[in-house]
Amino acid sequence: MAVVGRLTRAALAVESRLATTFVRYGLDASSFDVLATLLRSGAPYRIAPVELARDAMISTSAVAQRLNKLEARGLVLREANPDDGRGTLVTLTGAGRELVETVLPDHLETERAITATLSSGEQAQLVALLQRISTAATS
Amino acid sequence: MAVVGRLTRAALAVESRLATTFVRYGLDASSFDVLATLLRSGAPYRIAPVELARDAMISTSAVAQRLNKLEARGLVLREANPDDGRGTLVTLTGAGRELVETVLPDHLETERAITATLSSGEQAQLVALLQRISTAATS
DNA sequence: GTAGTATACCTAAGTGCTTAGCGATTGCTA
DNA sequence: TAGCAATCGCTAAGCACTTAGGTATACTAC
Repeated sequence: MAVVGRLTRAALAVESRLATTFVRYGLDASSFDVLATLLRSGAPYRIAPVELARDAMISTSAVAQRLNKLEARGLVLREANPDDGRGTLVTLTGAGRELVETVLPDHLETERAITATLSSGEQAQLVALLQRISTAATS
Repeated sequence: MAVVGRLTRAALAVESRLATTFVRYGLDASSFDVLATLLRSGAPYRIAPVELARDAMISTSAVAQRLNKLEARGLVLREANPDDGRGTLVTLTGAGRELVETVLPDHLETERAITATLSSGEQAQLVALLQRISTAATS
């Protein structure tokens, strides 16, 4: 029965560690998440807010608030969606792209440092076990 | 590199599932955590707030706010600590004990249902892997 | 004993999420 | 094509945490 406790503790420890990288660049995990999602989408680095919400598994309202801050800092840009009058498109600005491209390698290295404790076989095993736990919890 | 993502997803899924039990009894995970900690401490079900904070890995300020709500509902009681003029002792009331003893079996059954997806060997394996990840993230 | 530091508990203010609900546009359907 | 439901994005309000800081008591060093 220690499984659930261990799981939440581990997730907390990992998130806390990852956060230390973000603060070094004046970011937090939430903001980085948005920027990284835009970067991953490739040129022209432009996504609808509703897509960001789905990707991050948060409400569209939370996305709007994240975007307010990122836009105020000039890291993203909101434009009307020409194909959907209701919609908006969020674009990574040059400054935003530059920032996320600076942070990303550092972030990935931190992830690598954490996961490198396990062999690749153990990592695969862990992922498989977590997947089964997720499924069991969701169903 | 899917390890970190999987980990946070799994933790989120489990927490979300556990929450459904608590809301059925008008509680949330935080409140239940306090009550369960008091119950685990055994008779006379009395703990200092600072101990609750350590146990839950949150600030003493968060504990104070949790206690405000629980005390208002008559589930716990705050008394001065006779052995330490600075301190307070939190006691589970009869109503609080009754509630947590009602919720607990349901909660444990939910945990069992989730973890039963894995054999006991797999559970041990998962716990060991999570422990190593935690250590790697913390160090 | 007294001064200075550490500890316990609290409130206040700030943060980022949630749900509720609004205005606007789109898309389905009769 | 007119009407209605669904969707998109936002603000407002509520919630639980955080940090900052205040008050009171305990401990430690001299």
